Amino acid sequence: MTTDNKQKYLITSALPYVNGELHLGHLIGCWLPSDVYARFCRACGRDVLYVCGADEHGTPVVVGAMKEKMSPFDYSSKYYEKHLRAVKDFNLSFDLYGRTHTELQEKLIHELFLRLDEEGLIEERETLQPFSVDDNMFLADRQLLGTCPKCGYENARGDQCDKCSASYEATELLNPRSAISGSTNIEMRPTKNLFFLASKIEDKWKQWLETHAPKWSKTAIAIAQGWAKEGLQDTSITRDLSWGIPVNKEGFENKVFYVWFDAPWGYVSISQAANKDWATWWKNPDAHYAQFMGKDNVKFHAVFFPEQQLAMNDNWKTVDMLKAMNFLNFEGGKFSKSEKRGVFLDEAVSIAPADAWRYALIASAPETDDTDFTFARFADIVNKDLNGMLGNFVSRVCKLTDKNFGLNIPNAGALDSSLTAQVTEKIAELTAALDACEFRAAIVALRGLYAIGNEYMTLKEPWALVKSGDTEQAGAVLNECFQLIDLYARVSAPFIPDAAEKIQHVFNNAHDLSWPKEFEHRIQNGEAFTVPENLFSRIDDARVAELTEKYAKKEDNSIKPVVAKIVEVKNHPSRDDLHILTVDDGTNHDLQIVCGAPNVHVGLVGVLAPVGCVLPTMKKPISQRTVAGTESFGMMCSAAELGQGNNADEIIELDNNTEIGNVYAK
RNA sequence: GGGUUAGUAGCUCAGUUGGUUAGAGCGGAGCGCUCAUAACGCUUUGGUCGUGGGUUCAAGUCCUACCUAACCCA
Repeated sequence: MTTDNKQKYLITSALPYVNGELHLGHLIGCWLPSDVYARFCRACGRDVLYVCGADEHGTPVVVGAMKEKMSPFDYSSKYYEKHLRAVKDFNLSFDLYGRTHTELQEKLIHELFLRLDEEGLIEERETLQPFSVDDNMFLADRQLLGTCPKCGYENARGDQCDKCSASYEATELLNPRSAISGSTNIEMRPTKNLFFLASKIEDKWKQWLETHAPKWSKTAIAIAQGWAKEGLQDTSITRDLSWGIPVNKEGFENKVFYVWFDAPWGYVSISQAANKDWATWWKNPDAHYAQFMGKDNVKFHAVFFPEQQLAMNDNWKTVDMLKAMNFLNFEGGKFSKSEKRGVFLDEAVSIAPADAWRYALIASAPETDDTDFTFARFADIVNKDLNGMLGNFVSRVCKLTDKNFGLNIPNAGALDSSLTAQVTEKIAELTAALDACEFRAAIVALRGLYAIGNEYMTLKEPWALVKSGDTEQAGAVLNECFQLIDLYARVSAPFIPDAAEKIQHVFNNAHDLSWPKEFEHRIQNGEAFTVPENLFSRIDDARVAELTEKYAKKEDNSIKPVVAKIVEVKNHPSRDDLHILTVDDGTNHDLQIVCGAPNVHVGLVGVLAPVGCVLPTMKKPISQRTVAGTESFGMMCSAAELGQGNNADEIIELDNNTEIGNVYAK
């Protein structure tokens, strides 16, 4: 309820993992929407506790730390510092951006574990785990590498092959080796782990889901209901690792809790560290709790976390609004630091101001499906909405007024009821969208408000009124425009806080940025104002091209036809119309190729389509295959096959001096 | 392999419980205005709604199979 000033709002943004650089996808995936929502709630006068932090535990941190020859804590701290910088750069208004490797967290997890144990929901079970003798440790799934039993990929993970996406048991993996030392001395050994008996509280959770899920976002509901159908599985909550929260149970001294057992509770321990009366949110059934996360995290927030909360019977506040975002792609592909594809948060603000990112990303938030970020679109949004509609409106109003009336607000005339009605309707739309956490819809309403100002100017033509001598009427129009500027500062603030502050200071006596319920006229006749610097600047086509070139350079990994020379021609043993060629493609490996063209001869320089090459005339890549009983590793191309002309019978003959091995470009 | 979600104008997306000529923004084209950051306003262009079946008086909207993409699970 927007009107309820005292209502407590708990807002959490999924804790980003400390392994790897953060990019625009992380920003729009949970940080930005949650921040806009938190700022909106505060502006409405709600009592907000808004936390996030770094998720520091888990095996990838151990593996990453070893690679960089650091302790897990130093490694984690390195990334935590990067997170903090990004939080500051993008004006994220967390009460605290904390971390999970803290004493508070450990104390909390220990208490919670004892509670679950008391409730009879913890059980000891023995399982077989891969053990690296040389590393003297058990290996988690990601720490075990080997050859995929299905496709032969050599860097397949312990439980799944990244290449063919097959999955299997760790025991099926061929040539298993440790990702840590590379040692192949791997054995399956029994180990004891503690299991959380989720199956015992399935009914309670299902009941809870029925009353809570209907308010969530669509993606979240679907995923949770999928789990409800399948039933809750008992899950192992301990791991044979040295990095994490140590298990406080006899016989488990060398183990830690599974990262997903402790991570969600990081919201609580960070709340405890935030210097607020945390329990008035977390133990308050009347509070409203909104969670923001990427779609890959839904299971943990809709199932894993609440089932623990419910199991404890300690009145924990469970999620009311679960907002799951889809993923952001970048110029047609995934973000990849190693391939230098994408904008990462350490350099984003050097490309454009935080507000530009905030607005443009929210405007194209991946709410219903994965969304592709492009600089062209980014520039369109910044140029049109921020620069053209908002920035330019403030500028034209201030300058026209200054020129004709000086630096004081002209007197108001009769209230323009049609304008007021229009504006109030849009405010209601915007407020409803934000309350429902529908961010694209919110931006649509927001830009609708910006549009009203410009339309009003064109309709009333205050410059023409001045020229015709009707200064009173011109002043009245401009007065309305200043009321709109004041409104724009308020409604824009959750989205673009820096610009909102600048707009706020157009008026020498800055007015507060509380959330408006209707079109209020707060600006008094004669109030002093200042003509501001331009609020935003354009991103022109040249800049878009430059940025695309720098950050979205497509690494073309496709296999292309190459220039190759026939070094040997043999007749096919069983087919008169075929020849078996030996072809030099410029590498040191001569290739055997079966060819049916009549014009083959030793010394011919032609075009080879290697295995994996996709010719313009074909849909599927050339495969390594057996032609009439003979292996063929590619194809010598005719002009027609390369999409050049009609000659499909003979293979292309190039000049004998053409350099072998080069990509055939034409 | 199983589950879920998505596939609608050049681009990004809306399309309520199936119901008259499928909507919006951007881009393109044209006009207007000149207060303003070559900005703003108005008009206009453009879609066999992934594919094939099916249900219905009526389907973008329901059912089914398939294709493509993503996520989760095995």
